[in-house]
Amino acid sequence: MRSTGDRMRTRILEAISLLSDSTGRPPTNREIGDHLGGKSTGHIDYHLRILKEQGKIRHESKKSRGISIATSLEPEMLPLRSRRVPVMGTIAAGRPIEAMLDPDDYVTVPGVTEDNLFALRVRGKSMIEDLIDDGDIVVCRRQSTADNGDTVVALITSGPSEAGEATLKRFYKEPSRVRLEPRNLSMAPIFVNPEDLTIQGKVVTVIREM
Amino acid sequence: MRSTGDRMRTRILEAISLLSDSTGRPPTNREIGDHLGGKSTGHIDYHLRILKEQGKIRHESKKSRGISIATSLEPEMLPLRSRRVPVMGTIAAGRPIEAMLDPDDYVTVPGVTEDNLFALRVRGKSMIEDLIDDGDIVVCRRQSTADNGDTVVALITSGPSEAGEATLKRFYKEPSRVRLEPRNLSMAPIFVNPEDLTIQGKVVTVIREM
DNA sequence: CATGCAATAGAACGTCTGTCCCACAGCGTA
DNA sequence: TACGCTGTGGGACAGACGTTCTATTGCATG
Repeated sequence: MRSTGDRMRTRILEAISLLSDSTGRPPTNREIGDHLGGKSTGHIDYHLRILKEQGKIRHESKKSRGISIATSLEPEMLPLRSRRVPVMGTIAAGRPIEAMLDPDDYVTVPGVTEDNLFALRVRGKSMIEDLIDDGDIVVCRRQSTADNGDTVVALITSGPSEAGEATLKRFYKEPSRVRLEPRNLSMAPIFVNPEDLTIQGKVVTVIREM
Repeated sequence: MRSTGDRMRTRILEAISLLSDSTGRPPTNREIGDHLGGKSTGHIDYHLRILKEQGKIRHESKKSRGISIATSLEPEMLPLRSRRVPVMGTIAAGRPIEAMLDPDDYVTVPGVTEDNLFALRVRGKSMIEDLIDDGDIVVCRRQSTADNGDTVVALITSGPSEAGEATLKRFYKEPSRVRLEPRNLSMAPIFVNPEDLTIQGKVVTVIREM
């Protein structure tokens, strides 16, 4: 039978893990209590004592933040084919890529062995119907051509309004022009001459942190 | 020219790193001073202030053990900030998690340092309005409680039809019951007693390979 | 019903911790 | 010499922190 105290102790373990990860140091009794909705420090101390007896945590007496979760034996994870990829900046419909030369972050992309990848943080909702939201990160393979229906990062090199700008769009080749189509009902496709267009890459992965 | 203060600050940085690793938490000013041969707390505080101005450390004011070495932006450091996570199976509205004990794949999740993560491949379109599609991978933090509006992996332990099944839903606490809400106009929310429900985790990242 | 135990809140207390202040020494410079 | 800056020690102090104690509630069980 799982008692209410066991449930509380599970929540305390989760709080220790969460707070340790987010702050870089173990939490105090008060921080745990606050996180759990205003529990008293004595209450937390009571459960920490039991958790220590159960061997679930290490607890250094009288030291501030002297708790840590006992390391469980976890099977060594196998190496995985993955590549870290620079996040080169942000992209939006009708906006240039910013800071293209100075990656400000990296994401690790699973299951790829390719070197020619880069990532962009998406601004705006122009691709919302393809389930790409504002703030998402799109990982792209660097390539200069695209197939119909690919989601691409396209640089428009000349033209009436969008010159010099990079956009995230669906790519469709038409007989004498290229249609770049946003995926948002309130936005219209744009048409460009093939020679005014440089494909920079194609989206292969979407990552969203919630 | 490298001043004596710079040397002392280097020793302090090394002490922070060493003591953090050996104890699992950042040291106090006194612990640093003792480790360096009995320096005074004011002395350590003086150098910590300079190190913070130099951007070498983060320093959370007035918090005990509120120091941590600033994560360098060098690419070599960044793999430390990602975790490989087992994909435990698939999940769908009204279907149990399959192969929960036998991870069949791993994904590498950027920007997390937490151990208690797992991942599931989503089947079905029940969360399509939250931009979670069929085939996406959701990375979840293992936790037994949830806040209103969280997207959770919920196991329904008893009830008329969904018994023993795990679903991916939005979580809402109501006065005497819990509402688990899909994000698909064609699907209705389900209501369960809190005691019939086990929260398994909360979605923190969504990954889609195209 | 009485007893006992688990779970919880609240407060008190002593120690730990970060910060601040003062003093002083060494060193380069106006 | 006098001044200013850096590096160092020592101490005071307020607030943070862990621990302990008391009290209460609810729920088993005899």
